[in-house]
Amino acid sequence: MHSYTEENYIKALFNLANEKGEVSVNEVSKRLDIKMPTVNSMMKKLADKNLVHYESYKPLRLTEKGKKEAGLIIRKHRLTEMYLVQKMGFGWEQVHEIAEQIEHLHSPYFFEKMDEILGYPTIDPHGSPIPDKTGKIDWVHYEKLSNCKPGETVKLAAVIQTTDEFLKFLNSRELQLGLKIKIKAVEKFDGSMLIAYNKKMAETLSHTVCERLLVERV
Amino acid sequence: MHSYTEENYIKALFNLANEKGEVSVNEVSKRLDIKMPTVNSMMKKLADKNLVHYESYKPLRLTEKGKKEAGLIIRKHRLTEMYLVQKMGFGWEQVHEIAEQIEHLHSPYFFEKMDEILGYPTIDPHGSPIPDKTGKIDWVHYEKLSNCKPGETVKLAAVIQTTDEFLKFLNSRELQLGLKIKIKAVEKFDGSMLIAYNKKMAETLSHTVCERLLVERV
DNA sequence: TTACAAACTTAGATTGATCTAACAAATATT
DNA sequence: AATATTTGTTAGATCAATCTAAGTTTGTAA
Repeated sequence: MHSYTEENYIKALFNLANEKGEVSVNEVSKRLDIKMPTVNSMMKKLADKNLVHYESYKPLRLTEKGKKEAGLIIRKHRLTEMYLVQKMGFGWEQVHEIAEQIEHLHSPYFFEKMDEILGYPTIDPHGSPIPDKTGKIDWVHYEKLSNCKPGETVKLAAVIQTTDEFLKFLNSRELQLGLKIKIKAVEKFDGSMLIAYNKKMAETLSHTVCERLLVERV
Repeated sequence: MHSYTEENYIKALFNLANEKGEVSVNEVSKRLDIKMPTVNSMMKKLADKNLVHYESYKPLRLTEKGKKEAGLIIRKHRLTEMYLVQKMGFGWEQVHEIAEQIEHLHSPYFFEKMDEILGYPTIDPHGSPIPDKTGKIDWVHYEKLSNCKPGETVKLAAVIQTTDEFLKFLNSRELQLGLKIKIKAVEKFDGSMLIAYNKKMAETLSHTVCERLLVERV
């Protein structure tokens, strides 16, 4: 198996590829807070292990094997988050840190048991898909709330770029997954949206927030 | 905080001290499957951190600080074992390996939550005491079954030196904590015991087994 | 198109955790 | 008591993961 350290590089590579498309040494360096030369030599090491395609001065790419590994780690992370929220009563803003640690445990039984207890969930508490046992992710396409038009009614399906602060903000506005939202107006100059949900008839959300809320049209 | 590695040394030191009284470099070496020179230099390092009293050619002793650290790690281990058995449905023979990994997580919230969900348990699934939040252990004195006499009736309170094999053996004989056992006879030459419990009127347990079963007189 | 800045790479040092080989002390055996 | 065995220590090597300093390549801006 791979070391704790290697697993973190693989995961960073996977996440950055999904967020930004191309992945550079520099970005990995910033994401993991590890200096570039260290990242560089780790990339060569991972290339030796057939987890990364590495060519000097070219963008970094995970191999199929690397993607699978990443998927399996993310599976463990998201299953854990789901368990912590559903079975232990943690808030969705509390689980990331704990799951960051538990995802590195090597114990198939433990994760299988969680999966079973949860009833084989397909999404985590933030609406992100849980990869299957082979590490594959079922990418569902949701719309950003910020791309919706006034008059539309949508359902909150997932939240992305979920920092602690952001999730606490959502808590404070009673914004949770599954929520039905009616878009009342969109401000032209700053993209902020006026929405209605629950008993609230007029809440304003900034563009920054609306870009991080993924919705399904209903 | 201390590294995963250091935590394992501290725990080994603590456990060996309880099992055998004096702890030698050689014993730690065998227990952790790490060569003596490595253990030796780690002991010096732990001495620098005030966790171990180290003097050349003298037995190793944990400092008060070291004992407290050990207690806190063991607390995390035993709380985890209890959680795995009580809340996730694992068997008592399955939980050690998983707990060995989880005990090293650094997340007070996680362990506090388990403690709370379990209702602040004082023993783990094998009957061993769970240290309190300061790392202190409430040593309860139980008798070894092997020290009991024919005619006595006792209650199974704890099992020690619990290998996987041993626990599976206990499962196969339906021997579980809390069980009332009547001692019918003791063989002079090999110390094996003839006992009755549940509906079984005459089971024989070897001396080796009886030494690992701790009981309370009733 | 030359110059500059940003990104990337190489080289070499450091730290933690491990090892082997060789030597020293303590303990057990004859 | 002398010797042999076990246990403990020292010295020095290795490997993984990190760093800093210095040099290269790429791409952008004068």
